[in-house]
Amino acid sequence: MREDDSDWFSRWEQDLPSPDELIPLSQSLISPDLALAFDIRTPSQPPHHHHHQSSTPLTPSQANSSAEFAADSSDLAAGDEPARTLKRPRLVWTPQLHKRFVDAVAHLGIKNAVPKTIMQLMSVDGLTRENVASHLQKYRLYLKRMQGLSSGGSDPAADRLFASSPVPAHFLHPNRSDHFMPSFVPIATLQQQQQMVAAAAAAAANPPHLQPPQFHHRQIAAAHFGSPPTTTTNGKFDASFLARQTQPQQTLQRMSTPMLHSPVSNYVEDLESANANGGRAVLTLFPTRDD
DNA sequence: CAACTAATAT
DNA sequence: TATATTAGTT
Repeated sequence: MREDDSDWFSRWEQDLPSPDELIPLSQSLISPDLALAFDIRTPSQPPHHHHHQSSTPLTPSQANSSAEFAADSSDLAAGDEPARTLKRPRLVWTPQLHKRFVDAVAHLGIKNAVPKTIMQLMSVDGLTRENVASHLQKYRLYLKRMQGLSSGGSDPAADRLFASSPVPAHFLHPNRSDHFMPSFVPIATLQQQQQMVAAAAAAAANPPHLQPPQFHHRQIAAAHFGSPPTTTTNGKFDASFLARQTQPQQTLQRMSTPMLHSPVSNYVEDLESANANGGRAVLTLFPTRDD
C-alpha cells in the first residue's frame, strides 16, 4: 500500500501531457455560490483565454490569479437550473497556489498570518477564507512536524506539495519577536473592495445565511483543471499590488523595510531559508513564477 | 459576533 | 489523503 500514495501525484503530473489535448475545454466552472449570489447564469462569453496577449481586454493588473478547482465527478445537468444548494468544487492547492500562500504567510509573519489576512494578501479570486484556513491548519501541522526533523529526515512523498515551497526559517523558530521580517504589505485595492463589497452586500442584499462572497464584480472565480506544474501552463499570476493602502482596517500594515514601491520587481532574496529539506530555491516576493 | 483554531466529516 | 465543514474559543 505504499505505492499508491507516492504515485498519485507523479502520475497525475505525467499523465497530463497537455491541457489542450486532455481538456475538452471550457469547463468554465464558476463558483456555484458566486454564480448564485451574483445571478450569473451562464459562463456567458468566457473571456476566451487567448493564449497570447495581443490586446488584452483585461489589464495585467486585473489579471489576478484564479483558484483552480477540481473537476467534480458530479455531472452538471445541462440546462438544469442548479439547485440553490450548490457547493463549491474542491479547491486544488497547486504548488503555485501554495507558494502564494507561503509567501503571504512569510511576509505577514507567522504571528499575523491568519486566514483572512492571508487570503487578502494572496488576492486569488475564488479563494475563500475557509480554503485558506483549512490549508493553514495543515501547513502548521507540517511545520510542527518539520521542527522535529531537523536533519536527515527523508521527506515522505506525502508532503510533496509543502516541500515544493521552501519554508522560511522564521516559521520554524518560535522566536517571540519575529516581527523583523515582515516586509511591506502590498495590499491592493482589493482589500478595500472586498471589505466594502462585503459590507455593502450585507447591508443591501442581506443574504439569509449565505456567505457573502467578497468579490467584486470583476473578480470571478474561473476554474481550470489541474495544470501540471511541469508544463508551465499556469503560473501566470500577477502581482496586482502596489496600490498603496489607504486606511488600515484592523490588520496592521507597516512598511518596515526600506524597500518599497517598485512596479513589479520587488524581489526579496531570503537566503536565510536553509531548511533541512535541501530546498534550493530562494525566497522571492510575490511575483509567482512557475518553477 | 466575526474570525481563529482544532476537531471532525466527506 | 486532501480538502470541507463543523464546533468550540476568543
